[in-house]
Formats: sequence, structure tokens, C-alpha cells
Amino acid sequence: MSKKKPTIIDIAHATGLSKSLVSRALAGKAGVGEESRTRILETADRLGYKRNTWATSLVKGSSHMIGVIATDIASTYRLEVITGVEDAAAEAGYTALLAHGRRDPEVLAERLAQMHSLGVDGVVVVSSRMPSGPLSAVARSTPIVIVGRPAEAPVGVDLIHNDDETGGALATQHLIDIGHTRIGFVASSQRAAIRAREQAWRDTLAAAGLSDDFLLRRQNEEDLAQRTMNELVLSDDPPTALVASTDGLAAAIVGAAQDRGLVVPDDLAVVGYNNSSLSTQLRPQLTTVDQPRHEMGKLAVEMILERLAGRTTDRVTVAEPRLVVRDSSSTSVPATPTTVHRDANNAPATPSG
Amino acid sequence: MSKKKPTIIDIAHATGLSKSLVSRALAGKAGVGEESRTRILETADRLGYKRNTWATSLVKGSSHMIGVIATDIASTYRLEVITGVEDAAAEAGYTALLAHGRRDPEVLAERLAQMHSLGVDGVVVVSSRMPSGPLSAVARSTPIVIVGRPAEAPVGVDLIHNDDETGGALATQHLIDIGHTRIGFVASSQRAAIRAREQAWRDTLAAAGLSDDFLLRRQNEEDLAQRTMNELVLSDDPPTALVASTDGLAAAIVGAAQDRGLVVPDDLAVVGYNNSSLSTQLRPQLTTVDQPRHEMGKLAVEMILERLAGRTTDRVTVAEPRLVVRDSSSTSVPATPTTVHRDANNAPATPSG
DNA sequence: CTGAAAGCGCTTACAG
DNA sequence: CTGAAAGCGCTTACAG
Repeated sequence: MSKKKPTIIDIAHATGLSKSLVSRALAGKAGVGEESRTRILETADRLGYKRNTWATSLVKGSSHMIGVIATDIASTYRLEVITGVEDAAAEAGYTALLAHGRRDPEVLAERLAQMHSLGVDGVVVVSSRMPSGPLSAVARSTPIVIVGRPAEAPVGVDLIHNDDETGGALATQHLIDIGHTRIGFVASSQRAAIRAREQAWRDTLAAAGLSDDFLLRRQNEEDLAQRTMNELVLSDDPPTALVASTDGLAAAIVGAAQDRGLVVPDDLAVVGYNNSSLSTQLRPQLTTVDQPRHEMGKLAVEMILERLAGRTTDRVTVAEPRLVVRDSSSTSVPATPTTVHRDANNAPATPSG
Repeated sequence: MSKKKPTIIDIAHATGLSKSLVSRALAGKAGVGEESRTRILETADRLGYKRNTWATSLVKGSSHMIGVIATDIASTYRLEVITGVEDAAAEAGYTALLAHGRRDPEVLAERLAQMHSLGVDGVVVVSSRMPSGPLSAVARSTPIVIVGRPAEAPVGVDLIHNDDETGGALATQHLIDIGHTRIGFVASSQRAAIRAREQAWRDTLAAAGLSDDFLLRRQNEEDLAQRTMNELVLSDDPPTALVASTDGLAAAIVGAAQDRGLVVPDDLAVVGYNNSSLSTQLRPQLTTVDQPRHEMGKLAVEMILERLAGRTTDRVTVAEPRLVVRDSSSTSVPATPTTVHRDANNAPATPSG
């Protein structure tokens, strides 16, 4: 059974000094006799004393903790955002506390309430699915920044997200640049970020005079790769390249294509989004769009510190993504299975590396 | 700027009732007049009141929180263990709080100290890298269970891990069963779990009268897939199948093999460990060993509750893994590039699916 | 059903 | 340099 934890009073008794003095010594404050100090520290060590955070926070009114709530923690992207938060927090003398929210808005809201009553000094929400109501309510007393792109910007909450418009354009333009003219977009959700990428895809195609016919949108990833095969890739009028809304979806599409004997990128080029670890584990490795996620995590903490320092206006920070070209998009134009509607394009004939 | 949070006293003033009564009403206790109760609840709601966890925990001496410390959160395996912990905790009226430990033992120890002074009622360590000293120290006052297989069992700490011996044997025997006789093992670390898998591989080979010459061990994954190619697969005397210590390593090996134009499983069969999401995202999909991870997370909480209820003896729980056969190991024997030392084996000639 | 009082472990002016 | 006292927000016997 667990023994009772030693308190400051125990140390005071053991050393014969007052608890005030013990408290000061333990906090490393000046104005404590050298002898007393060492005696206190030694005794504390011997007793295995750990400061009771509850009591300290209660009296100080601040926990020096920053809460982080994330949906679906098992993601390279989120992990690095979290790491960024941790690093920046540590640097500022804060510690980060995580909560795992799942995708359910209710669970997310519950986690937020938990963080709130835990008394964290700020919270970083790495999700675009947190409901606005609870968010704005908590934001009245605790700074919140969302890393992600919620459907609507909650009042009193800061935002930081990558420039999905630029990212989507980067991906699409890359495919145009290497000679593709039949470029599709597959979306596994209707989140704002995804919609922005889709719009960028459409705009980029339009600027190049290309068709945006190849579009597939679903509310979740279930079977989406299969449908992509059946409804787009294996149709009579197939695209030669696809922009997928995320790496996970891109991976599923590559897998489904390979299952059908197609060669990526020769038969189908695929570009993902997020530069997840998956993108280098697959063969071919995935061309994808990288977000400055560690940086975004650090920025989130900075924005919280600004609020804590007195800023009252809402702030939105947009980070620039960059394209990472790998093997799932080759520099050669595919030998299309069925050569229909093919525009006159000067595609380089370089074989895929 | 953040406003001050409303307290029980604010509600007491607003309703004209005493703070004792407000506290009782808020806690949902009996013995509060119906009218008072509704008035209090409404006022609390209107003011946006959230109970101050610090104060409550301080007076109750328990936070009803269970801390979870994990290395490298971005893993399907760990995520599911964590989810299991969360589910079981919620069921028992506790909430789970995560800390992200990285692989560094010092950082891990720091997180443990943080959890300890946060006053959690128990901690689940999902890592085998947490140093024993800090572990035993904290265990004197707070129940701890490790999900994983540490080098040495820390005194006063409970353990739960999968049966790596069985898992390793399952993987190896499967390769023997489908006709392989030249089966290697590649290890990316020297952790106890990995060593146990390696020993099981050796024992299983010995029982079948096969050689355990094909072995490669390194302290980390850096370049290990490349070395596996150079030192084993592309040698004059290559194995036809490999058991990898983890799915991540297996994926890297499959990738490196494919980069060299080899076909998995025809030229080389590969089996991983952990049934990570990666194993179904790759092509071919990975044969692997699955741990009952959600169950392990739940068990961890149960073991903590046992300690809290009075158990003082250390307990070790071993969970049974199972083999998941996928395409990276086919039922056909490979057409070995160099046919050396090949025993008379009745391998089925079924082509790989 | 309701309220006054004590106390959880710690910190911080305020005296000495 | 050291100590006594008050208070952080909440809960819980103890009275009424």
C-alpha cells in the first residue's frame, strides 16, 4: 500500500525549523542560512519529499502547465506539433500536459473541461473538430489556441494553421509541371483545410486551362481508396494523377492501385499531404506537402504567452507549407492505358527514377 | 485578458446561500433543498463556474487521475494501450492524463516526477526505458505499472507485457511451416523484449534443426535496413526469410529490398511485430505479431486499482500475442537466387496471393 | 435543509 | 536569517 507522502511540515519537524523557512529553502529563495538550507535540502531528499502541486498552484493561482488536446495522437504531424509545444513550453518554464481526444466532439469537449478545471494556464487544441461553444466559454478565462482549421473561428480563440491554399496549389502545380493534364482530387473529409486544398486544386487547374472533372469526395476514408479505383482510375476516362487530401488517403490509394497491378507513378501519380512518416516508409515513397509542424507548436505556445501577457485581440497565424517531391510522382508522363481526350502536351519522356 | 474564474463563494454571494450548501449542491449530494439546488446550479451555469481541481484534490487527498507516460506517442501500439487505459480509467471514475516522454531516460524520469507531484493516484508507464531508480522511489507512494519489458524489474512496480517468447516462436514457426529453411532475425535494439524474441527465434530454429546463422543486431534503426541488404540478403549465402524485431524495421527492410528490385515475399519473406497500422498500409501487407494492446491498457488500470485497494505484492501479467498472416510471407517457397544448402523440404508450390 | 468553522499543503507578506 | 499568521478554493464533520 502506498505510504503517505511527506510534507513540508514533516521536514520542519525533522529539522526543527519552521515551515516558512522550509518552504523558502525548497523554493530556492534567498534569505535562508547556509546551514539551514543544506539541512533542509538533505532532509527533503532523505524523506523523498515532492512538492504538492495542488497546494502550490492553489496559492499561486497558476499551475505553469499548458494543456494539449489532440485527436488521434498516433500521427507524425500531431506528434511533432506536440513536441514543438513541449519544447517551447519548457523553454518558458511551463510543462505540457496531454489529453487524447479521439475524433468525437463530445469527448473533445470533455477533455477541454477537464483541462480547464485542472487549472492549466493555457490550452493548445490540435484539432479542427473541437466544438466552438465550449471553446469560447473556456476562452473567457483561459487562453486557447487551435492548431488546425476549424469550420468557424471561435470568438476569443487564437488560430494557427498552414496555408492549405498554397499547399494545394503546390501539389497540383507540381503535377502540371511534370506533364500531367488529367489531375484528380480525392478528399476523405469536408473539413475546412481539405476544402481549401480542393479549391486550390481547382483554381490551379483553371489557371492552366485544365479540367477539374476528376473529383471524389467522401465523409470518411472507409472504402474511399476502392471507390477511387472504381470511379476514377479504372473508369473509361481516367485521370493520370491524383492529389489526395492526406498522406493516409494517398497511401491507401497507392495500395489499392498496386493491388490491381497498376504501377505508381507510371500508371498513376499520387501526391499526399502532411509528410507523415508513412510517406517515406511506402514504396514508392510519397510526394507530399510538408507543414512546419514543430514551428507551429512553438508558435502556439508563444501566442498563449502573449495572451497571458495581456493581448486581448484574436490572432490568426498562417504557416507556409512546402512541397516534398518523392517517387510517387515521377518526372515522366504516364503511358495512359486508354488514350482518350489527351491534349497536346510536351511531356518529357524521362523514365521514372 | 483572461478574467478571474468564478468560485463557490461567488455563487454563494449571488444566491445568498452559504458556500457549504453550494459545495454540496455542486457535488450532487443529498440534503439540499430542491429550490436551493436549482438556483445554485443555474447560477453556476450562468457564471460559467468550473470546480477548481487543485482545491478539491488538496482536500480530498486524491485527484482521481491516472497518469500515463509514453515514449514516442506516434505509434499504433502505444495509442491503443493508452486508449485501453483511458477506457478502463473512465469506467472506474478516473481520468487519464498523458505525458510524452521521448526516448530519453532523463526526460522520462522528469515526466514521472511531474506526474508524481501532480498527485495522480497511479501511473502507467508505456515504455521499457524508464530508469529503475526514480521508478522505485515514486512507487513508494504511488502505484505504478509498466506496460513493456524493462531490463530489470523495479521493486514495488507492477509489470505487464506480451509473451515475446511465444510471439517470436509464432513468427519463426510460421516461416518454417510455409517451407523456409534459411530464416534470419534482425534486431534494431537490445531491449529485453527484443532479446526474448531473438531467443525464441533461435530456439524454434533449433527445434526444427535449422541454422541460426542469419542474425543482425544493432543498437538503433539507423541504416539497419541497408545493412540487412548488404550483409544478409545480398550476400553469397542469403536467407530467404527474415523476422524483424518490429514492424517499423520490417517496413524499412521491405522498402530497401524493393529499392533493389527484389520482390517480397518471392525473393524475401518478412515478418514484423506489433501489427501497427503501417502493416496494412504497405504493399505487400505485413505478416506480423499482434499484442492485445487495448486489453493490456485496461489490465494496467486494474492493477493500479488493486494496489489502491491494498495489494502490496508486485505482480507481473503476461498477455498472449497472436500471429497475423498477410502478404509479406507467402505460402510458397521462394525461388532462391543462389540455391545453396537447401534441405529437402516439401514446400507447396502455390503462387503468392 | 442550512451554516459556521476547521483544515488540506503550501506561500507570502509582516514582524522580529 | 527566522517564525507566526493569514489565505488560496474547496469539503466535511458538527451544530442547529
